Amino acid sequence: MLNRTILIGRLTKDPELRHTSNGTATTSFTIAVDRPFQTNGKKEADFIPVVTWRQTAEACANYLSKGKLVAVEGRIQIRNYENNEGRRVYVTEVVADNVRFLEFGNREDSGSGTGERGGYGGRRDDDDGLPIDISDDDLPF
Amino acid sequence: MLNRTILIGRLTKDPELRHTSNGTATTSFTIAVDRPFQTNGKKEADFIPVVTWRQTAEACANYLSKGKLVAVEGRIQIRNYENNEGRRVYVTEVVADNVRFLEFGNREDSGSGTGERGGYGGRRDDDDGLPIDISDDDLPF
Amino acid sequence: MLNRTILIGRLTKDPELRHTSNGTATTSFTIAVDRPFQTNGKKEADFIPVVTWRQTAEACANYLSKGKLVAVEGRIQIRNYENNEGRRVYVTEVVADNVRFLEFGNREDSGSGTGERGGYGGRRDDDDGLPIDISDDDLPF
Amino acid sequence: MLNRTILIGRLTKDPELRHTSNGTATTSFTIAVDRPFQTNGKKEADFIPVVTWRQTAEACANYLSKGKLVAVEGRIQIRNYENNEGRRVYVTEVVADNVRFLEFGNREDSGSGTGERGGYGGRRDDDDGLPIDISDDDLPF
DNA sequence: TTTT
DNA sequence: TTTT
Repeated sequence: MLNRTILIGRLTKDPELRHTSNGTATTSFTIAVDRPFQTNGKKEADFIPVVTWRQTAEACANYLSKGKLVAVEGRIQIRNYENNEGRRVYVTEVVADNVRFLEFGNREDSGSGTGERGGYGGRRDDDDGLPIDISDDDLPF
Repeated sequence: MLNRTILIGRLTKDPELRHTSNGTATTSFTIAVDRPFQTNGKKEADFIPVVTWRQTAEACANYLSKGKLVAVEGRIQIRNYENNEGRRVYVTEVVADNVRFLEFGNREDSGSGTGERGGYGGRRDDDDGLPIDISDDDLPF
Repeated sequence: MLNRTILIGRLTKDPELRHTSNGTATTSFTIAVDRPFQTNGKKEADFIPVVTWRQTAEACANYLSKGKLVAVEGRIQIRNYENNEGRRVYVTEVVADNVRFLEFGNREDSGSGTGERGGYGGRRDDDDGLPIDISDDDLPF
Repeated sequence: MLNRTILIGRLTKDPELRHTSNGTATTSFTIAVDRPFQTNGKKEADFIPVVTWRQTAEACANYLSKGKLVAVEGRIQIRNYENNEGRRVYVTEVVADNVRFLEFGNREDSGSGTGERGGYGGRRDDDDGLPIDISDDDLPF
């Protein structure tokens, strides 16, 4: 009924832009979120997968890179698929509808970002339909 | 750096109260959170695992049961452990520091709940140390 | 850059549905949110004004009433207007884009609600334009 | 029952550290949070007052200054007091229990901050009690 | 100036 | 009555 997550962390790698079979842009990345306490005297982090769609996906692909600090707003989603051993695998990720870029190369743009309201990565037929590499359905990214 | 999740959903089963080897209470349950859109014309939900500690754990064990509606506030945590096939398994769950009970058997108590601030499930030696069944460390619950 | 509030509380009165001069529906109400601690041994609450727009406004007007428990998701907004003494008055309220109804008369509908993504109460010309009582601009509701 | 706000914005001025009559540190500042849309073609912001207590207050006073970008996590609180004309004035502010510093002069410290769980600015007698300028009770800061 |  |  209500599912809201807000995270601030750093990208562990450059983001990956892909397109579904009907051309919808989607970008995935993982952010490292430091825990607010230490465990056995050492700092730890959670490495949380984030998925974005459409304009947000394109902005992330264009402006983010490994190590950048971002704020992410979205919902927790659990996908499942069958892996190559025939086993059902569950993947938890944050589907972001709002990503704020908290660091830029140059100070001028500092604090900018791209928010997309209304998108949950659902089916909307506003794509140009170029056949690409992956299906629009529940696949592992 | 910041990791905050708020969920409202219904328990899929009765909660399970356990104790760590040094006696700390912990309760786990899964909540079904309906998605705000339909996929291929059918309603879907995410089934999100929640972990609570100490007084919150005890209150959840005492007052919650299958089907009850709750609000949960916490952070996303990703644990990993080696399974019996020697494979590393990653588990994503919401470690809740605040759980609100949105339904009761009788209307008088409606809207009550138990919030615990300051607890992240970390090591605090305020337990009575009764040796029980599970370790305090990163095990699968 | 990011402005997100989630509240759970009870309506202090029946909600009020109004329409802007171009016919946009808007509903306002105040929710009492109990504080998680006592002050000088007595329970206190914050009485937080909430504003909704369009379908969310209509659903709130139709289904909510004094005393009902709701979850509200939105952003903090500070309006200002000149009062009848010529003084500038600042009003802080939560502009909600998602309201969940946590109580109903009958159990069947329990947990239902109406979420509106994409609406910030901004100017969108999808209204039927019936001239009513209030202006679409920054007025005191 | 649940009252959670997360904001990212920039300080409009240097923060102000004060102490209550029993010595508790408290720091107040306002952050400008850009709205995610334009009104009549111009960017606007909400200027949201933030209050912090104890260690968080001291860290904010030490590390923040006008223009700095911060993430703030807390709850909405509405105070009231009688002004010098004998009129009751209501003040809405975010009482923060977690403030993250998103900008530093030098990169080394980037992303640091100070989170305080468990503090709601309530009465706790862990202060050294130096009599200072302001009362611990509901006064205008 | 409020809810349960 | 404000930030970048």
